Amino acid sequence: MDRAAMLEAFNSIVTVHDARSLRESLSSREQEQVETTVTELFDLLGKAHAMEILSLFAFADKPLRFSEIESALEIVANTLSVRLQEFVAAGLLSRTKYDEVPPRVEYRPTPKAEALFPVFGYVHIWAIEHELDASKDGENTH
Amino acid sequence: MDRAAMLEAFNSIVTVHDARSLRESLSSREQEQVETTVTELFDLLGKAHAMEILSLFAFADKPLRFSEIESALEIVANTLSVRLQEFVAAGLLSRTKYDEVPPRVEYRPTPKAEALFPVFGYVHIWAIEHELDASKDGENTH
DNA sequence: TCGAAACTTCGAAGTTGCAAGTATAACAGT
DNA sequence: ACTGTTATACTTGCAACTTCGAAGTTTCGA
Repeated sequence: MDRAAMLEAFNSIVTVHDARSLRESLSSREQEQVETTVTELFDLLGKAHAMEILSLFAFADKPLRFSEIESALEIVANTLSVRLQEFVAAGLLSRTKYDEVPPRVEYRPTPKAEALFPVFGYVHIWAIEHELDASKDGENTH
Repeated sequence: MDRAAMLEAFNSIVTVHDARSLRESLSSREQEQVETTVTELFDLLGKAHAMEILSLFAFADKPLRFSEIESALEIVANTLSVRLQEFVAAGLLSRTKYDEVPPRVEYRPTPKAEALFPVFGYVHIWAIEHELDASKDGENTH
């Protein structure tokens, strides 16, 4: 499957329209819950480096240590520390501490986080076809 | 197609593995470009309310005005103003100003932004199956 | 003069970055 | 035996940047 086929498949299967009609089939109580969850997720992912971190896990296929993440991405320790705590609190990462010297701590994505990974795969594929720039067609006046 | 089938289809078609092998088929120059674009996108989407705004466009299916976005989401005017300018500069939204009284400005997603919309659809579907909370299985020690 | 829309502007509050420090225990040198 | 170094996974303190909240600006027709 080449990239065009992949984008096409992705697009045809999970359109916003599908998502909307699926959401509308829920009770209003469930709809509220979904809205809340989406908002919370966006709040979490909307913080500095949050998506870079999850994306790293998505492509890593193995548990990662604090120092591995720190050196793979350009994040200072305090921010990384806070982000990891938030992910653990949200149930997206699990933290395992090994009582060795020097200490070793491993973070690994939970199934809940893994269910989000296709998003990161898709974003990479999107980036093969697109760029972000101060480009054409920005402003019009009528 | 029900929600389980949709999640399954999405997962099987755009796995991180697919994305990685596709990326590895590129020249190193192209790979760098992809990395840069992904980083820029994450920087953009990682700012306050950025994903809420794009998600609103994804589900709206029509151009949106400044005041519509402002009242649909809890964003103060100055932040919204900056976010919209950034999206226009990035080529994700186009801005059309109608010289009427009172003035009217419409923002509409470009094809480049529309190509990202499946992500927002998927996130909503994910949110039907998952919640974010201070839950179980956070911390272990060995 | 008022109203409506799409913004700015300003100062306070919150978040992130940068640099340095902490705890632990093994290990190397003198 | 004692001192100093190394390594990891963090904290801490402060400066710089971002976002919020509220108020102000512009335009022009009613």
